[in-house]
Amino acid sequence: MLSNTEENYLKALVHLTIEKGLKDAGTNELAQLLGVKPATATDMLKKLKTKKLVDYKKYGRITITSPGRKHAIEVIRKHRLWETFLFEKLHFSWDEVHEVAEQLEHIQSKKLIDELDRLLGFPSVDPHGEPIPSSKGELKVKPRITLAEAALKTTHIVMGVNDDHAEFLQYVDKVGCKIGAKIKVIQRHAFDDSHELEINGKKALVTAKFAQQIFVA
Amino acid sequence: MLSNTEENYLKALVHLTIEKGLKDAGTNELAQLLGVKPATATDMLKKLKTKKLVDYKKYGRITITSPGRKHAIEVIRKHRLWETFLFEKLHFSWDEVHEVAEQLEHIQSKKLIDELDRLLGFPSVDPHGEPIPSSKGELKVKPRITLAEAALKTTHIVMGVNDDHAEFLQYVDKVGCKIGAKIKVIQRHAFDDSHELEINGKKALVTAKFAQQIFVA
DNA sequence: TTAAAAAGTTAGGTTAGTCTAACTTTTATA
DNA sequence: TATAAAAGTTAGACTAACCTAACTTTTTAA
Ligand SMILES: [Mn+2]
Ligand SMILES: [Mn+2]
Ligand SMILES: [Mn+2]
Ligand SMILES: [Mn+2]
Repeated sequence: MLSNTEENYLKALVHLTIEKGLKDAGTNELAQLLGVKPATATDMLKKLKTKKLVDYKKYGRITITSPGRKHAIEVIRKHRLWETFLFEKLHFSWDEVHEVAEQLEHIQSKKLIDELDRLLGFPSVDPHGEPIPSSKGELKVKPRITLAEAALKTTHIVMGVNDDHAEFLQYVDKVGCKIGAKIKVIQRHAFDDSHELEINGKKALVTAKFAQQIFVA
Repeated sequence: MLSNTEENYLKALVHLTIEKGLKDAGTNELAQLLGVKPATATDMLKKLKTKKLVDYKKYGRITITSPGRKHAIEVIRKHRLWETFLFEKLHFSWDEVHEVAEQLEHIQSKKLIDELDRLLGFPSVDPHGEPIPSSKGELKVKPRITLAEAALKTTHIVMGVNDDHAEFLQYVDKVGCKIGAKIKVIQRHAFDDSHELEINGKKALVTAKFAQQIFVA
């Protein structure tokens, strides 16, 4: 049985590697994502190594092992199913679900998760458009196009976002950039990398940083 | 913000006092209910005292303060709402709900609990017949008659049980003593205090220890 | 090709929650 | 009412997860 903390480290490693198409991660970026100091991450990495959940050597890069990945994906599955439950059944908005799901993802009960999946009708994506791993532990990682790299003057559909923070999501709402919205990049300004958009017919101007967090198809 | 452990101590104190109609509790019984050693409970009691959640002096009896009671009742409310959710919406049996609710009761989100209450139709009792505290923090403690003290040869209705453990509940199921069942004590044997019962027309023999855990009306 | 910057580790310390073993206080009972 | 039993506390130790400060290794780039 892994502690909540150990689960959070494994989950962060999957976010930093598999979900980005990369094969390894560094101590500092891991620590930053978890909101701890690098020294703390080093300690935990030693522990996860003795448990054979990561591959790692001193001053080297971190890779997750197959058992480590399996466990992390189960936690991600729980997180995204809970987010979907909160959104679909309990009237939560998409910017409220993440914080509570961070707690719920650590509840230990196979039956609970299987039944939740059934209650929700076996959903494939969460309220942010992120794929929900299957009960067999399969996580789809389709290469995704962000608004920052989308072709100009072509209509795209908003498929998801790459940031779970409430503040960001509220801003996305305000811009009108909901999942399913029709979106077109009218122009990119070389001067400051800002993007002129048309969303469901309305004009909007956003930064490159914003555009990089929106997935489209 | 209280830790899960602190919440568990406060909840245990309410179970040992208010729910039994008693005004104070002892260190040893508290420790036993929580599955820790008395020395551990002493340490925690000192901490809860500095936080003004219990009243307590060395070698004396423990009482819970008003803020302590309020917090404990919120946790009990969450526990019983989650048990009801698992039972009503997720196909859990009454002997499976407690273990998972022990984890879920510590999730911090007012909205989550209010919405869960609504989803369930504002239930007043959990799957074991225990009262669910109201959102205002009111916990009904109606004096309850156990099967061990019920009048002979009179039909009663099973209202609840006083033990959440799976093993006990499975035994209760086997005896056929579900909530709502019609039950009659045919005879008590002075020799070993065993009880001859008639449950929904069927005969059964149970011990005094068993009879003390069944609430009837 | 070396020095500075970045990345990562170690040593030593803290807090929460637990334990055992030895001790003290209170209560029960002979 | 003295003593034994029960109840409760203290001291010292351990683990998990965190920190800061100082150190080492690796990478970058002048
Ligand atoms: Mn999330
Ligand atoms: Mn999500
Ligand atoms: Mn319970
Ligand atoms: Mn219950």
